[in-house]
Amino acid sequence: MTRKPSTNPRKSASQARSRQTVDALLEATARVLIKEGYDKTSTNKIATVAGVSIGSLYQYFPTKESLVAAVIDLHMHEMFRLVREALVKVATRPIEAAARELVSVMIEAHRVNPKLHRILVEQTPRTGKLENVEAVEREAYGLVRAYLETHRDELDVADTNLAAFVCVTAVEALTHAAVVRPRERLSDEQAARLVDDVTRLVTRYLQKSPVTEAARAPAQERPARAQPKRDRPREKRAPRRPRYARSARGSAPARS
Amino acid sequence: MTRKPSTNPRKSASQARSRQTVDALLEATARVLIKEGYDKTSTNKIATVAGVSIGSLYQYFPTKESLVAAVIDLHMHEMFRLVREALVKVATRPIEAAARELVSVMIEAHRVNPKLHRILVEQTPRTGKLENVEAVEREAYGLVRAYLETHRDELDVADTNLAAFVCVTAVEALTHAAVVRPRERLSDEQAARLVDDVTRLVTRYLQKSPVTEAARAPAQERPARAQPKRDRPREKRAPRRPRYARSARGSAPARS
DNA sequence: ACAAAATACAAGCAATCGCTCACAATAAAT
DNA sequence: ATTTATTGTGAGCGATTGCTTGTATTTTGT
Repeated sequence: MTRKPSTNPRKSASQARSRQTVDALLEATARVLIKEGYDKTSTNKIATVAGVSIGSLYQYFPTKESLVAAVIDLHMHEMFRLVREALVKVATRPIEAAARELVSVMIEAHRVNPKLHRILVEQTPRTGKLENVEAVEREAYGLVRAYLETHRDELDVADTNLAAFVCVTAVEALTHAAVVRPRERLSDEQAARLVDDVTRLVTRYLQKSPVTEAARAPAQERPARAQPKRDRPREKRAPRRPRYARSARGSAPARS
Repeated sequence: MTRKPSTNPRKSASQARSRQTVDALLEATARVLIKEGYDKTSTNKIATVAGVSIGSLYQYFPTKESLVAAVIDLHMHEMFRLVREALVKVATRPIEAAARELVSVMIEAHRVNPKLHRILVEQTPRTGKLENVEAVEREAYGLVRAYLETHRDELDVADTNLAAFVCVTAVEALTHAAVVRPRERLSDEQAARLVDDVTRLVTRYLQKSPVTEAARAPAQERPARAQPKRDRPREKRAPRRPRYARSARGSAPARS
């Protein structure tokens, strides 16, 4: 109501055709990002590709970053929808089946516009406002944690937080690397083998294993988790040298 | 000898003091990158921080990218040195011990200038010339694969390539996430628990396990791996919609 | 039909960027 | 001491960037 002097989403906008403009801008942003990369993506270029004038662009998006942020938001939600649905679906299934299904879905989710996903993920940090992304991540963690806690009897997890972190991070990294980064596009056969192995990875990690069982906590088995603080352990690892190293050779080969 | 009319790294340089200049430039580049992020890092700023004139900068580094590439090179080699040494050291040890040691070393390696590491990793792709990084990665893969093949009798890996991929990717992602990304700096206690769990993750993934053993390949057990092609499986997953989605709400919240 | 509000347009500004070039200062060679 | 590489300097060019502003066009309300 009161004036927002300059920046900010100029108008929340959307009366009739303005929606089309906004859509065109988002579409164009995604396309330019894919084609040019983040650096070379300029607001002018986006406006041109969208078939919209610069002025219109700034009517709805106060900054270039806000434009990218909106695309990230859209894309992440689209991906996460698949994952959430899958998570709900497998909530009552045993680990092996659940893991397999989730890994498959993760791959599928990464296959929705992999190029865009790559650029967004690799350049997300500078957009600052990755709050939305973090919120999505948090929700994912929550769901996985919930699953782990529900299935505690068939699992062997001391700390569901840590376990969720390990599982989510590992699966995300593996599917991302396999789908987005690969030298050649991965075939269906490769995908199948990947699903097998990642499933095995998380399943074995979580499952009770009579073999390794005893080797973990030497003398206690109460499920009580300790308070976060209390009892900071003894040794310091290394003196840590956070500074940058000296030593340096001459210049480097130029770009193409 | 003959004149280089204009651009290009003027000379590979290094007669006496020029080395100092180059070092100062690399140091400054790292510092500015950390402080400002890639985008806001300009050659002018680097030169100023290095206490060197712009002209001198361009005498040794033909482009901004070449400067960043050199820093990446340095940093990656520094990190990878630790990992390679560890890999050699544990070459003959059994998986559990080897895995534990390697995970610890990975964490330590990530603790060398985490901020720089984060920025470099997250912005590596645009620098184009990540050939060196890829070479380093390849060497890491090779060493891990070699380990897996040496220890095949105590392991259960059908495809050492895939197994190496899974292990390297998972461990890298987990240590990276834990060291570089965490909300709060991770305590020594947390680090210890992380080492435990990541060790468990890869160990169980690789080990023979009487429990799960039969559940994998239904009716065959020859270690023969199939030819890459041949026998593309039956079903297609989804029609795939690689394009960007329509649907879009209005604008997004601005930055702070 | 007409005024007001919403939406679209594009010329162009101020700032910044990567980078060049003509030259000065230093070190090595003679 | 004089020549000759090598190394260091910084004003400033040309291009581009994100963004503003003033105006034109369309839609809506009456």
